[in-house]
Amino acid sequence: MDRYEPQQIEAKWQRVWEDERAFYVPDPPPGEEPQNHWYQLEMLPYPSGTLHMGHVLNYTMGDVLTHFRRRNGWIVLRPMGFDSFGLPAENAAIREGGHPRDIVEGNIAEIRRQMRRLGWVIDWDREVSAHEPSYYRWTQWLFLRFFERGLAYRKAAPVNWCPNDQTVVANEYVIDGHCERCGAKVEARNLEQWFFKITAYADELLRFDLPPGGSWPERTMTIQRNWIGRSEGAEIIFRVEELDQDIAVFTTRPDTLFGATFFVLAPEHPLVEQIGDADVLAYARETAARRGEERAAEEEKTGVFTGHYATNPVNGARLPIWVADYVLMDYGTGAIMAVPAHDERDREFAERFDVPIVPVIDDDERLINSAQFDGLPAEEGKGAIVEWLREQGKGAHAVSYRLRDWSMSRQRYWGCPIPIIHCGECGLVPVPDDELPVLLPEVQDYRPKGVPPLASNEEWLHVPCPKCGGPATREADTMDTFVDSSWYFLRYVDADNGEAPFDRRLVDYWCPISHYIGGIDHATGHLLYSRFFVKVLNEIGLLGFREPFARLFHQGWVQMGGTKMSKSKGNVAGPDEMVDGYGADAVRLYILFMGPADQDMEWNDDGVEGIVRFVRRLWRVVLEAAERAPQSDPGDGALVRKAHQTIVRVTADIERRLQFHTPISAVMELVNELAEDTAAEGARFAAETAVSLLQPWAPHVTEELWQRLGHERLWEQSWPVADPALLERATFELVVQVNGKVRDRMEVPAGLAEDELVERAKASERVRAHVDGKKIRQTIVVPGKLVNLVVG
RNA sequence: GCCGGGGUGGCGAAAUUGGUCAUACGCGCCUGGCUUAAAACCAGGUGCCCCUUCGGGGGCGUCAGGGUUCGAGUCCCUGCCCCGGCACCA
Repeated sequence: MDRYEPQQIEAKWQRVWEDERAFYVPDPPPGEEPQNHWYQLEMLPYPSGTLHMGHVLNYTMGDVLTHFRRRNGWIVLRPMGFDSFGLPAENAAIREGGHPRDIVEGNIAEIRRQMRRLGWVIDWDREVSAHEPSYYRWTQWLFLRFFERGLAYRKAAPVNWCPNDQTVVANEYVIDGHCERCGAKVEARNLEQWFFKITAYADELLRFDLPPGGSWPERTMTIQRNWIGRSEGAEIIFRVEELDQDIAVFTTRPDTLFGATFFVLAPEHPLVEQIGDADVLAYARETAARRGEERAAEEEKTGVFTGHYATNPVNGARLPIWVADYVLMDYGTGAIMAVPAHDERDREFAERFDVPIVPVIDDDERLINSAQFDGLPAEEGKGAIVEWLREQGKGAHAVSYRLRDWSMSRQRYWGCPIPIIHCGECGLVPVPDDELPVLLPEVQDYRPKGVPPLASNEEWLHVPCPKCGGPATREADTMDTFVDSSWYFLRYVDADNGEAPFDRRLVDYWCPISHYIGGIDHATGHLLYSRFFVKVLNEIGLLGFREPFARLFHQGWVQMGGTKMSKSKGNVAGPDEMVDGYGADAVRLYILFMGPADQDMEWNDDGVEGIVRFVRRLWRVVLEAAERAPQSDPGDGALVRKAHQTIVRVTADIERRLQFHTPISAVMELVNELAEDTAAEGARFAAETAVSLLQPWAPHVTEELWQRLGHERLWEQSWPVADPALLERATFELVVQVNGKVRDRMEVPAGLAEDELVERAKASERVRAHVDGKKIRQTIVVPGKLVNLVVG
């Protein structure tokens, strides 16, 4: 018998699949659209390095599901691409020296090789990379559609500045006040930047109108909902008589309006400039500048009185106007009414600065000190006071969100150029569609300097205005790489289209994505941005759905030394040595066998020997059975029944429960049982079943064994189906309990009447030892399982 | 503080609607076989405690403490611990 030689077998079958183009998926011809299609996708890799075991987990899961679906009769699209623009790639290039394009393209070639070596099913005809002009041309084209609708706009606003990466960073990728990419502490800066108006979709993003059959982890929806942070309340107008001005505040507690005893402006509030004296202005400037700094939660609030007063619309009370650091300019209106009796922060401030505190809600949650509203339950009071304000023209019901618009321009080189021209006469002028793409210019020194590197290429920068022909300059910021990844899954469907980003018919056929796998770290970033994009593209008429991802699954982190593997942390284990040593099948099996796929795992290769042993045992036992067991009716012996049970377990675990490790255990059990006697009745059937069931996990060795069992093209065979008749047992093991404790077990025929079961139970000597001399108070019978005698 | 997810052998972990002495499968460990030897491979054993005439018998065990139930890893309550996310958002 041959030895198991994974390198040889794997190379052989990979060549066959490539030669046959076994996993390339044709698009449906117009008018003929089969129903059972499936779009399997995992988040695309950054080619800032090569693959590590985290990627191996992610893509192997997708691969198992792809094989499983295919063999269940589905047409499965499973493309791949590279998120090759942006900070990760550029920082890698700076680290390693060289041009980002060279680094990225070198890594892409290497990753493709790694992916082929692992035997993953990928339709390479649809590959896209964000940095290729054929792709980013359409990123720019889409940007212009957003711009036309006012959904991409420029404004000065407080933004997060990463001093290390020398660029603005989106809120979504500032973690604990630090840049998600490089870990540096971010600073607050007031800069003019490009934004996408994602806030216009806040309410819809809060709803998850998933396509039929869709499901998202509750956890992820909660994270997005918290991030969007919808608060319901009221906007209330306060009058500043001496300035003849109105200032609006947002509050979620209009019921406490009578308890407002002071009024606070954020340091950045425009009114501060008007009313502040020198001291106030100095305080405001200093505090605004300190914004980005990390502040301990227990740090004391600061503030300064402006000398002016605002009038409470509900009772005419004159409230001193303060400027304080605890009010944020970019939430609500940047001004608050302070109710120290019922707000912890206001109370802390009031106590520190000796401002009066007036309670307006009693222990019974009813309004007090609130004139005509006294006695109302607080909840009713909210509505009543808002209604009164509305009648007086002093306020209205309002909703506020924590979500901010998506800051998407970057002062960096390696990104998609923003197709806009700045003209002194005409303002912001879009580059005409037929002049796209605006190619990323070559620059001498692309490293970040705080000013956009693109601007250093003078020849590129200066262009005539497309509108008036006068002198103008190009926008020199580039796009956040998350713009690229907000629509890549649509481009896969129609990757070569030179006329449009994609064909609507094809996108509507394949999408929404049936099953998306990726890290939960993108819950408030990529996964939110992509939903926003799809909603906008739907409104433009480019596609016919409003949610991109039907089913979502998050794989756990593969960690090393307690932290997530990543190139920048240097704790990376790559698949290459493992594949060299054990073969791709063993690596695939091992990474999935390590534990539940949605749970974090600590990488170690201690247990890989066990998997290798298993694959070798499978090899030996199957070949033995192929030799010894006759090709005949498998019969209905124990081994055949075990095989049918295994079909049920593997199928249910992978299909319904998305468990990748327990099916491996199930097949191990079957192989162990087969190993006991490879000439037993049904041994050949058991061997074939084990090989067939394991194919999605270990496609090479199973294909080879399938061939040696005298068959062909396992990857195209339909998935095994269990015979219900062979799952039913003629007899079963009856468990007999006395007072809930198991006292005996006996093999009895299936289908006995309940009283017959009880009779047999009582006849047992071991049971009688615990029952005799006592009264049986109750008898519980679970048909097909057990009898429980309750004695007292 | 708020929200979410968890605590099962030495380790990774199983246990389809509460029902087969909980711990499948694998790792590790122990014993034996093969071998000059080692590795590899193969066979057997492996929760804790007590009793045993060596056939086996009994008790306790899923973070802790209560509860529901004939029966709880699974359901309910209280507490402890761990992991992740958010956090001056009015």
